Amino acid sequence: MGDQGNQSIESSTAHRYTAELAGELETRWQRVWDERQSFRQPNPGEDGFDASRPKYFCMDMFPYPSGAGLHVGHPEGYTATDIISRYKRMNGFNVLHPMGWDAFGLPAEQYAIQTGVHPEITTKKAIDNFRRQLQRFGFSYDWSREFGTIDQDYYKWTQWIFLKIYHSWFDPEANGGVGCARAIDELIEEFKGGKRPVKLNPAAAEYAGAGDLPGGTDAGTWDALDRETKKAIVDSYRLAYLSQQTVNWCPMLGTALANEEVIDGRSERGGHPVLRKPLRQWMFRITAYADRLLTGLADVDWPKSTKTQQAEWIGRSVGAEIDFPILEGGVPMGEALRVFTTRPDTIFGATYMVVAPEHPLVEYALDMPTPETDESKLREYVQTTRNRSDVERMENKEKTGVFTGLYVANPVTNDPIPVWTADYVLMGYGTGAIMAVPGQDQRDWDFAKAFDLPIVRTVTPPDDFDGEAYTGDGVAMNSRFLDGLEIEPAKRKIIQWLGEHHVGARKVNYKLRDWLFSRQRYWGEPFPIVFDERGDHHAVSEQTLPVTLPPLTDYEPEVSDDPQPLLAKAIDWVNTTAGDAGVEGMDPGAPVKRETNTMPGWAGSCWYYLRYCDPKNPDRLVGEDAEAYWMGDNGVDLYIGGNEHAVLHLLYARFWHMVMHDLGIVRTREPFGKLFHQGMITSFAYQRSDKSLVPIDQVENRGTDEKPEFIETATGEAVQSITAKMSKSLKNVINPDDVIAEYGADTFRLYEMYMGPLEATKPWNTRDIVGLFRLMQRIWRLCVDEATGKLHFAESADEAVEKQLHRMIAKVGSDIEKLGFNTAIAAVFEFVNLAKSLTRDQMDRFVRTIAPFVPHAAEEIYSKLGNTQSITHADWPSFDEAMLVDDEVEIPVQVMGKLRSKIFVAPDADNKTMEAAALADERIRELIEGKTVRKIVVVPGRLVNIVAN
RNA sequence: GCCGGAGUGGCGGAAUCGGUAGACGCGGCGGAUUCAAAAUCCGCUGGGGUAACACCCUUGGGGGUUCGAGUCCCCCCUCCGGUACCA
Repeated sequence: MGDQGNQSIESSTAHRYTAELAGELETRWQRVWDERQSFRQPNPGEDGFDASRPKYFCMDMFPYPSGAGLHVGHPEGYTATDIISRYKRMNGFNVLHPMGWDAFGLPAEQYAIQTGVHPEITTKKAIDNFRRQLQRFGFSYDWSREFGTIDQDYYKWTQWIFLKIYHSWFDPEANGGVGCARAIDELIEEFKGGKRPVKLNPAAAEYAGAGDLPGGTDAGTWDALDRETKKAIVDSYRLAYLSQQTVNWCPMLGTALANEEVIDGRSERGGHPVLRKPLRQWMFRITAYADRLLTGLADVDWPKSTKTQQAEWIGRSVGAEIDFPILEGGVPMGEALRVFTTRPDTIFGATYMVVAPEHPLVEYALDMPTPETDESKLREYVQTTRNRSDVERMENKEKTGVFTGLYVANPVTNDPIPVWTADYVLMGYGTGAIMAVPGQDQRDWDFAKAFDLPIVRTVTPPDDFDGEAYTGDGVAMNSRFLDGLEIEPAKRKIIQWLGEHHVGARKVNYKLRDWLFSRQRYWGEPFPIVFDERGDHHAVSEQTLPVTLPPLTDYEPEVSDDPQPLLAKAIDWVNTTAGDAGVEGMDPGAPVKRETNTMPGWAGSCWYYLRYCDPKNPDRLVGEDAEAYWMGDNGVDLYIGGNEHAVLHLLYARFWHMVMHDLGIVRTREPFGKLFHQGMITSFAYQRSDKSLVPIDQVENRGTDEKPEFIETATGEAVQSITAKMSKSLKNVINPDDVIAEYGADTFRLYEMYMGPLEATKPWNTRDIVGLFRLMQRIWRLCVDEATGKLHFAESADEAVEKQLHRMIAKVGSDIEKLGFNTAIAAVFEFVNLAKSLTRDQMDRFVRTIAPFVPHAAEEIYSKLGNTQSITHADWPSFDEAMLVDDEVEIPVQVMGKLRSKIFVAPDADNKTMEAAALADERIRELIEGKTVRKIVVVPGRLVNIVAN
């Protein structure tokens, strides 16, 4: 001891677990795993595939590889899936754990506009950087399955699926009334053979509310029809169709956006204003699947909130469609105004009608004005509302509207009802027309008050009701044959009446609209579609795929009110021939123009899970055996990603999957059996009293850690510490590379998993990381002699340590299954707190237990133990149930429900023994002295409560 | 407004079924080691109260059910997420 100089002190810690040591061993093992292809998972039929093992398909939502690189939010979910994947491998599963890149999209293109560098170059660079960063975490991805949505042999199949959808229609009668997708050729055969009445698809959204009401008009015999009519009819059935319609046009982004991409009248990306503008666009008839998308939610293990969000987005509501005959000079002129209502029982209170400004009846009123029509006022109103952006609509909810001069007859009373137009009625929902019942609807009430229209109550409000419109329960009044009925029976009775008089019927309506699928940007999948000289669309043949994206010289979108898609600039590419484009059934020399729209970013993410199953397959989007094996009965076994995709991506992917299911391409009904959302990682920031935020480098703490006083340096004002999203402007962004450099990847992984429940939003607290680094040091020291770097062992197994080891193995295993990683790590802490040294055998089990969390350190110790195989495929340690039970347990004793003492009994002690022990306790005897014991509650192995007073 | 979720020490959080509230970590305090510091290790740490016990209070607030409530029921408050004239 005495001669221990500085030198020997240094050498006594030469093999301490430091950031340098962590960095060295982590990168070393990452190289080894890469060389040995430790995480490669063969497919059925390939060498090394073990068919006796069960499968586990564990998947992350793949990232958009932005130029900024990984942020700390990415590795949160990725660490979770990595732990699960490693745990499952150790439990004998074949694990499919892939990673890829969602690489088409706006940011790379915006960057290309600024710099002129092709998006493909910047995107590939960003991918390389992402891959490097992810590999530094030691994630056990099977990198041999990696692909990006921009790869030609991937988007070839994205285009292929588009064609499948394009060549399909939805038969609502098929599949026992559930409805399913069928080939469009079968539809044409049925038309030809007279098996199906030839008419426009009654469910086609692009015809709803148009002048000629669909549904009714029979077009006659197929062969007698001209080419245009045939085409219009077939297109009205296609699941992918072109539609001239009002879209959300974002001039700054130079593209149309889906409803879901518009938030409060601004673009989700960038927050630019969005206008409504008519454009010809590709649409998916997702509304045909509304019911199946809704009912399918019952079959998947998803967070309740996500199911609710999807259900509300689909927005099923049951009501009735009712025809109100249009009057001309007070008599019906033969046509009717059709409305949808959820409250047909209130029809006697319909004092006016409202149609959307885009409704054809408004056009009709302008063409055929009545003496009461104020033409100029009406025309002006339609113009203003059309140009009114969504932002303005949001800001001003005052009711506006104009009387059209038209009247319809109430089909129940024959009374004339004035028809108004107002922008509070939306063309996109129902029929774009309503019967207004101000007595029972607050919006109608507000409108009626604003324009002095009559109000009739048809449901009796309670005596103490002093509100305006009454929407609650009650019996019908002022409603002739409905009077006295509660709402539900009244609805049934009126629907029956309407049916009998052929003026209405029960109808289910959905909020869900068809999916706007084209964008006017460059960096996306081209459509496999060309147009002939007449403007008719033709599919490119499957053999010609992929239709590759042509290079452009500039990517600048034109800021224009009459925008052309960027691809229109690729003139040589656009103008081709049917033969070169690969269109079958056309004269090969016929000139055609390619579709210049591109697909939206969602396209590639709609089916990537399938490609992971068989990423290199040149003949099929996924081989049948691979799909059958990996997708199994319930699809992806665990899918982890942010809840910002609760509706968009997850709904679209389900829709594609359902179509592919119907067409026999995939087996499962749903793509993602179990879904989980990791929470957001926030950061600390400071807030002034006016709620504005202050960057963290402009604030200092002039108090203590325990009683902090945060002061804005520049002003001396007190500011409050809050949690906020990480953002460059607040300077509170944490860079994962820095954290790994300071502590190593294992510590980083532990910290993110220990912060709190995976699903919770949690603040990043730099101060807390050191606790997990200390855990790594203690784990290391428990196994490795810091002076020599060699393992050191206990000579014999300590009984308490052995017991705790069994407990830890049991707890960590069950917590991983529950995704309870924070409590699993707490169990590791408890073990390390107790264990001072381990036998060789204990150490072996210990490192196998922590391997899913800290794979590098575990692998290092495991190899020092003499194992030549990677810990990746080691067995998960077993535990003995008997070791989880104590010889003696501490039992709280309560008197009147308050804890008063503790006794020690055998864990399986019976009630009598426990009761006796409790009553024998000195403290308890004192407390119940002189009182009457009314009752003694004994919970075996748990507690004793004595009721005495 | 409507629909989800949450509110527990100075902080992050734990608490399978209604059964010892605060596991575990951070921070703090005390100690060991050191010439000293960092690092590391050990102990204490919800609040009040006491010399120490005892005891009292405590899971956003108020009521209730129960032998017993962080957990179940009713009402209210706050925060986060989603959605928004959807007839």
